Amino acid sequence: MPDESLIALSHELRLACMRISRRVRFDSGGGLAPHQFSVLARLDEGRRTPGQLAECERVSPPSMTRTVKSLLAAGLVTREADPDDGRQVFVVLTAAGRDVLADTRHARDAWMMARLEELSEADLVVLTEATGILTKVAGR
Amino acid sequence: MPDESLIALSHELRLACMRISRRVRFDSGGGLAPHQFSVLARLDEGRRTPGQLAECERVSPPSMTRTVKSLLAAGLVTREADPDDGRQVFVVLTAAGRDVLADTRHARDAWMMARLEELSEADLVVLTEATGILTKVAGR
DNA sequence: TATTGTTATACTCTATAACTATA
DNA sequence: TATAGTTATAGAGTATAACAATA
Repeated sequence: MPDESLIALSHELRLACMRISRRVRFDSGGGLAPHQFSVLARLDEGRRTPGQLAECERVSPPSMTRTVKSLLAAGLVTREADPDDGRQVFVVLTAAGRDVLADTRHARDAWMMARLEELSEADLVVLTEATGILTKVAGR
Repeated sequence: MPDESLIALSHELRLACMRISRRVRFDSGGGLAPHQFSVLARLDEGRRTPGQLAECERVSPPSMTRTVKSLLAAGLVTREADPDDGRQVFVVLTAAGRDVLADTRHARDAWMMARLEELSEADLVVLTEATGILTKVAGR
């Protein structure tokens, strides 16, 4: 592929992805602030210490302490002591937290689905192929 | 396309777009806070009043006053009085603002391009087709 | 002494309410 | 009286620095 085409594709594809992302976040926020949702999503993979969460989210430990506190107050997470290391604490999703996470994700998926339903079968085939590639691009 | 496939596609495509968007923002922020960049991008389309900016960005007028003030202090925008309506003010990009905007966009495009360069020609063909469709999905 | 996490303090973005100036 | 914008004030997120508890 010639260089100008790759430059143009990079630009337009990035713009489309960022616009879609922005729309999804704006239109179906789900009542949770972005940083709160992000932490819940991380905890869905398993329990994490505040330090791990701070690193993942690229936020300082005190900020994460605060965020965890707000999630605790909302009943979306709990804290568990580490029996092997008294300094550490594990943050864990509660059932309510899992519910909120599921609801928000569902609302976001629904946003996308409503738009895909407007497309032709041919377009959907292209997007199906593209999604695998985009997932690679997104990484991990 | 069967319903389960559409559901799965909605989910995976949304996830890929949001992850890419997040990565781009994290990896090539460009020194500007998201809300500042967003306003500059809007002003790139033409001058806007603080009220218009507040509405576009879904933010209260006082918040926008503050954001505009920070951009003014940084020399990225200026203010112009409306000769026809003394209550209104127009916010306008400066040359420096346009430069910052261009630099940030370039860094973001470069992020995407670095990843596309790793892909096969066949993948790039698919993404080229998909980009037009995704732009429709993103809307406007 | 090093590490994990929290508390102390300050700065920024956000919002609602009140105010100024203009229509 | 209604509208555009700003200022006043308060709430929440973020950061760095200092502190407590544990390894």
